[in-house]
Amino acid sequence: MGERRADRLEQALREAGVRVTRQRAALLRVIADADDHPDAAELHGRAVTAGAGVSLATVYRTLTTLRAQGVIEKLEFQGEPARWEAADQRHHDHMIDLDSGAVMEFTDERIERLQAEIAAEMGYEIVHHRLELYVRRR
Amino acid sequence: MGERRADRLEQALREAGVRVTRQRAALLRVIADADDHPDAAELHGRAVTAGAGVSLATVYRTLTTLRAQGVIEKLEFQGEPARWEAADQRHHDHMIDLDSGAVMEFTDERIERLQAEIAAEMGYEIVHHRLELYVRRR
DNA sequence: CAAGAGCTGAGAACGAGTTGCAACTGGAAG
DNA sequence: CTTCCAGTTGCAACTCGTTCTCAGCTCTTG
Repeated sequence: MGERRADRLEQALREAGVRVTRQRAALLRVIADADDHPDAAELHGRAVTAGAGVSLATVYRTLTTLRAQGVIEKLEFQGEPARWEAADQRHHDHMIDLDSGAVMEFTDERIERLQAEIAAEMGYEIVHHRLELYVRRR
Repeated sequence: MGERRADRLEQALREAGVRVTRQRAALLRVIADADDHPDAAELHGRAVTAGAGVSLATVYRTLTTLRAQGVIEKLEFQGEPARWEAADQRHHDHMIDLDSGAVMEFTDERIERLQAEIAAEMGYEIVHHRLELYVRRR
């Protein structure tokens, strides 16, 4: 599945001087294969199931490392444990279905533009933002 | 200062069948007086300084109760402990200065409208949303 | 003013995430 | 290929914000 992608990520890490260990490679694979938004425990479970011996502590350490490398992104929704997603995609915001827990992605250029405008008016520039819509089917 | 406001809130609670105890009254006062966004420990500190004997556990319990009554709102910014604000104000979003930690408020009708539009397009209605701009002075 | 539903304080428990430390590797240098 | 060691790992202990347990209060209502 996401082997190509994982290989690419490994390469990027090596070039950044980050050691690609058995555990890190396993996690890269799991993350590249995920099309949802798993939390640390879930990622750990998947890696272990895939036959990789990894401890949860290492999963956390690795996630921190990968984030510092800009390879993955951390999502912190209200109350729940943090979730993660590969970062090599277009920017997008999230919509959370309160009933099913499903997380959907969306973007809207107009909103992006308005945000920048508002910040600029107050003398700031946006470093990063977070927009989450908690919704219910109708 | 915020005595009028606190009295109004007390009244609302009583009417909702919630007992207004010494501790709760003290917290209502502290919250009505706050013009910033304090976390539980900070609120506890202020209440104690104001001469009220309150335990931290009760602060948490009371915050939960007040929130259920719609009297206050919980803000969960990235990583930090939750912060609280009185809810009897117009809706607004937040802008966080990454350098000073200052939290500013803003609203933009256009953004609100776009959000509703986007949700509607996907067959959802917004129950609640969260928009935070993490910014830096320029 | 008796009674019990509702509150409270103190501390133990919890859950996600982090850290200290001794035992291990990647992978660069020889 | 080996050697070597800074970078990693596993485990257990720890942190920190928050919640829970439970015995003892305290409001209200009858």
